[in-house]
Amino acid sequence: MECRNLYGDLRKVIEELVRGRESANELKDLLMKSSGAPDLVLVEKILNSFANSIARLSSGRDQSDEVSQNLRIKPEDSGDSIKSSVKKDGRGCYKRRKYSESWSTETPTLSDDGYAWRKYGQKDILKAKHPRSYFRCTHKPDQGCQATKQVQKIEDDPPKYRITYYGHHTCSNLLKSSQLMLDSTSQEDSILLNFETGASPVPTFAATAAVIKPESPFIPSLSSVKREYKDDVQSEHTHHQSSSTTTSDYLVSPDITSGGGMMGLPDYGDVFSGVVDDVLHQFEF
DNA sequence: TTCATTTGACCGGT
DNA sequence: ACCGGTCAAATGAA
Repeated sequence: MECRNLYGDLRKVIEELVRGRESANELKDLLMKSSGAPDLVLVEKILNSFANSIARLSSGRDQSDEVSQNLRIKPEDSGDSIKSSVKKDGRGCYKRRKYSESWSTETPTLSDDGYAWRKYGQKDILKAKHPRSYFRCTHKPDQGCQATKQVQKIEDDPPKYRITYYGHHTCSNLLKSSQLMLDSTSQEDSILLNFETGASPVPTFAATAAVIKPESPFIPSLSSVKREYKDDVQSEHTHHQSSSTTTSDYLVSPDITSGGGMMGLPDYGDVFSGVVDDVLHQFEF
């Protein structure tokens, strides 16, 4: 079907965005090294845009994939029943989840994808130099969000991480419903909201970003920013945690009532809007 | 005290 | 039996 072609196109777009993000990260590193770096904020904006776009597209793709594959996905299998067989006093009695939907990316840094994750495991993988870390959505307990992801360092010297996402987010990230300042049916869905964290505490810290999801749009703010990664997530586990430095992933909790004064990025939205518009037009989100 | 991470154990799929 | 994914007690941080 032609949907297949669309998914293939979307994958390519996402891959291109990932490459763009990597390039932006490299540029950022260069700027950091060259003392002055007055344009770092701009780079952060670019990184934001990539993060937003990737998260946005991958989210849409997951949904599309689910739609196309839901005949193979038994909702009761991918849902809370994962624990249905757990013994109250035992451990490890569970049903292994079977995702037919997944998507992975490789990146030199672990930048924000717009979602909050909680680590629930780490494993040494055969023939892999670095352990693989397992994350699930922070909102699984309260909202039953089944999204998970795996992060594994696959290269050392130019560090490279493979991030694999499974499932899609059903959480609304603490959305307070009330004021949806954006109409997902208008102005296409390519609107990406970006805001700055102010001074990022660490060089590789990508500024906060959020994604307007078509099924549950929201306006995020920085009322709460939470760090999820420690630097031993992707390196060996002998590190102390005192100043998590290399990576971050954090929660953006929406606080719509604050009025949106932080959205002072007038021309930023235009940076990639043309490209994203093209993609979104194809998908008619 | 609460919440997140670490880490060894356990289980399912192959 | 092995390997990878998940659980949950222990531990650490705020």
